[in-house]
Amino acid sequence: MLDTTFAALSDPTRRGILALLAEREHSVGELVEQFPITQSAVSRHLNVLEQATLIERRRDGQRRLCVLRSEALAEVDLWMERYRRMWDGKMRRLDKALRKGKKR
Amino acid sequence: MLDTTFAALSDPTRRGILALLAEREHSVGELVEQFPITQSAVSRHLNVLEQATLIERRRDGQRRLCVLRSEALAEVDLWMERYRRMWDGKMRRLDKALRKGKKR
DNA sequence: AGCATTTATCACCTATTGATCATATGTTGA
DNA sequence: TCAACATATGATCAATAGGTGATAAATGCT
Repeated sequence: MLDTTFAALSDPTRRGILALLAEREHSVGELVEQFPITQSAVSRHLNVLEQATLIERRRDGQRRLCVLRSEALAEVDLWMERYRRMWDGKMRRLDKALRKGKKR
Repeated sequence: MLDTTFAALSDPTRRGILALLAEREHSVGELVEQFPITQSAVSRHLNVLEQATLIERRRDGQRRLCVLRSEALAEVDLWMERYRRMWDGKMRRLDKALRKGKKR
């Protein structure tokens, strides 16, 4: 699953789509307007994102609305856990804070 | 840069290499032993990882040692920030803890 | 100097990706 | 039912990815 997720995230257009969907849901047409590629290409990108369970599409009349899903991103976050100790700062302090919080 | 990073992370062999390097540095030969592909293929994977600044290689006699670098992963972590609020629990509590900590 | 060891690179092959244009499918509303 | 709109899909293409075996290049050892 991480394979598909990372592959989906490796394209800047797809990350752009996710960024837009992070604000609010968009129809396919609205997304097409934001990128200098054809509707066809956008549709394929949406297929990739859906396949990676990074988005969901649902009908809304003749349009289809795209919504961000966070599970796959949460999985990436989990994968990164193992590496987090390698960069200092915020995360270290955060983890410390959490552990302290749990103890109480 | 994120393009390259995510693309590098999308391959399971490369993630496997990173996992090994997270424990300790390895020579190329040691890495080759761990995967069912040729030395040639591993060498290419290492090129990809190095290109993505996910690893560094340095000479050690006739061998070359591979070391994990965390900057690119930290960049991914930063990119994920925008999406973290979407899955509840740990992160939310952590952020709260941090904000409280800063206030004092 | 010459051979063994370790790693990188070359030439090659096949599969996948991201784009295009043209067309099909699904939905609304007159 | 039919025209218009919104989206998906098929055919095609060039570029890239990931694998292979053979060979080159760098270092160590005697």
